[in-house]
Amino acid sequence: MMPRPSQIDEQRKKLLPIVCQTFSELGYRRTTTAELAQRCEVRENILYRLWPDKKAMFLAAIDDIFQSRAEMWGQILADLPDPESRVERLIAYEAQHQGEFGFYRVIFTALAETDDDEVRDSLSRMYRQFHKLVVQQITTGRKGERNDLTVSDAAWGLIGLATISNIIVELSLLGPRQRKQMFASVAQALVKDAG
Amino acid sequence: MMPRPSQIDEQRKKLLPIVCQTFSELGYRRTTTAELAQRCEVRENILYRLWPDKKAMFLAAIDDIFQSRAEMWGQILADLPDPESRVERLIAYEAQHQGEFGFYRVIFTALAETDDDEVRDSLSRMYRQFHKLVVQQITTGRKGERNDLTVSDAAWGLIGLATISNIIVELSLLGPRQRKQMFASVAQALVKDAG
DNA sequence: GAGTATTGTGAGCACTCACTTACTTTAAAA
DNA sequence: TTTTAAAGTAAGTGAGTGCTCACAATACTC
Repeated sequence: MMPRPSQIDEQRKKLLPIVCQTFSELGYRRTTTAELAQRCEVRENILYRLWPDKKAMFLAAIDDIFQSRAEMWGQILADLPDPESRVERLIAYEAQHQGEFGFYRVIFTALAETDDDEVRDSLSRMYRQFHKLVVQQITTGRKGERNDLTVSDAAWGLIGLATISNIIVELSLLGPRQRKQMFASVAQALVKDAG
Repeated sequence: MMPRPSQIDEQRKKLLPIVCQTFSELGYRRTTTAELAQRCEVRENILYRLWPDKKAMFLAAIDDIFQSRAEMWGQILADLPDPESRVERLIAYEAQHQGEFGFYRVIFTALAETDDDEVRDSLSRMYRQFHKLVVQQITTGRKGERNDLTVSDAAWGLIGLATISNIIVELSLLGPRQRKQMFASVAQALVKDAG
């Protein structure tokens, strides 16, 4: 009675990285469904069997990109039992790998698209989680307490720093060396002052 | 012999604010030339007599928006002879008026469009000037010198802060009160540490 | 008033692109 | 082998959109 079982989930999983990569490279508008299909080596309407519309593909990509980044952080910190050096390690890593995965290109694209509530919500959720992670890392890597600048505020500051740092890369406003230097010293200042 | 003189320059000047407003509200892609024409209360092809293409309209808007903001700063600082309070005044102003003029929406839109060299250059020019202004303001409002964080780096930090602050507004990540608080304390920390 | 270039009108071209439809082929289950 | 739905193909639809064109009206100069 039952014919062949659906492999939709498997295929979704298989194609998602390609979809992510494409959106990261081209942004939302310039990523056409035709382009997507070509890169995935399927026909357009097959994509439409996996996701209801282009926006759903984009949302899936946003979620996946955030997941990957969170996992990346996990891996980086996995082999560091000492909580002291964690923040420094993350700062070093981010300073080094800024703008590599098109993370912020997707964010900028999404922000330019912000009037769509679903996109807005997805992005909002992502930033909140992101902020939470940063706060955790700052908090665990700390001993002496200070005042004035809360950890939460400092975390937003760091996220802002990461954002402008990506813009700096996109626009070649600073050379790589200067940018890393800038990132490190501003990040240090924020982390040091927080408490 | 000579027929009526051209008023192209005047009309460009007259319509530019409307063009700016539209791009700020809708971003680049969703701003259609039809929409632009409608808001300007002219026909599309008249816009095309004022600017060669849509991109030129966008570039004109970017420039004008930056000009306005620079002028705004000038006015705010004009009646403050005391250089000490200038940075604080600017911080207070920015914390208050964040996200009002669609400044950053235009930037995000433009960034999503970054593969276009002209847009890239225009944006790049704008950021450099912006950064220069911030550095000037930090420098003039300072007496005692400190180390570690250069004024230039701190200025990038402030611009990053302004950026994430706009994102926070767009996504309602914080309430207005919290956001202003956050902005003020991070900005203070950066300015205090710089030198 | 004559001549001229500007300003305004309205239609529409050429093209892109998200999404669909009608159909054939395939393969798993019974 | 037969049945049944999934997987794949190819073509197309319709809405949007940047941009143009042919032409009429206007108002300035001489």
